[in-house]
Amino acid sequence: MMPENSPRSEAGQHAPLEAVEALKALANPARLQIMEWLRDPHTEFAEWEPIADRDEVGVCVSHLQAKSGLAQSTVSSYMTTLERAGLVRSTRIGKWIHYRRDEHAMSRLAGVLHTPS
Amino acid sequence: MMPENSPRSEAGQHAPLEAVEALKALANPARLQIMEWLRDPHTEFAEWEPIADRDEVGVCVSHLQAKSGLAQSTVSSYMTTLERAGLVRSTRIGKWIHYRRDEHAMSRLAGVLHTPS
DNA sequence: TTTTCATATCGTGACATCGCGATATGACAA
DNA sequence: TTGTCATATCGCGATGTCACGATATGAAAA
Repeated sequence: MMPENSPRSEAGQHAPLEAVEALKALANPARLQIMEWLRDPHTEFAEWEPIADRDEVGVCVSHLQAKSGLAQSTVSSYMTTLERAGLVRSTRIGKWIHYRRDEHAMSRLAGVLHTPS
Repeated sequence: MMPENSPRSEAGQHAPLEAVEALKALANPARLQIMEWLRDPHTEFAEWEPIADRDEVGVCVSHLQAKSGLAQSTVSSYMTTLERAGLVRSTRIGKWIHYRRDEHAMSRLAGVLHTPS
């Protein structure tokens, strides 16, 4: 049974802080760009030798760094930001940590902005 | 013919700055909350007497201020931020400036995050 | 073990955002 | 014109983000 005098028990009405964190993570040109690259890593990173299947595990930090032109530390912390926001998942393969998009999370976030009628 | 040595002339690949501005505008709990209220202004602002048809012109700053509990200047500048980002449109009715969601803009932004397959 | 190399974390100055009170603007009323 | 009221802009200290170089971590190679 639901607690009787709980304020705003109308679930799903308030702006979720989780969504705000995800939007903050995307509200940066470099991070948004990386997220778009990770939509089709096989095509976008064709000029670098893949360490593992990019459609499965995504792209390693070195290749993200090479394509973006940003400092290594910058790319690393950006990917941490995106992962904390729940927008990417990481997989270690040998020495390389690979990041891939979480399509479900992106889809859910898009739904917060615009619920298709 | 395309200029031969122009860097990244692959159109439509880069993350649009327009989208980044919109995401920045939404990456704040109060502003995101306001955008959600403006999805159904008729219901959300039922306790305040409407100055005009809310489904048409949206909600005036006074009512947004009352519901949010923020300072008047804060709400005003937040709405300016959202309007500059192209996420709301404004209409003056008497002394009251009303803001309503731009659903097309929100839908387009959602599409940047997740293109439905 | 020591070295190498990919990635993460730390520390930084420059700059942006936050939310406010004070004040300006500008439409309407008197 | 003067006053009133809704909204916009200004100025502020506090806090957060930016992108970097330097350094730490930690896995694998030598």
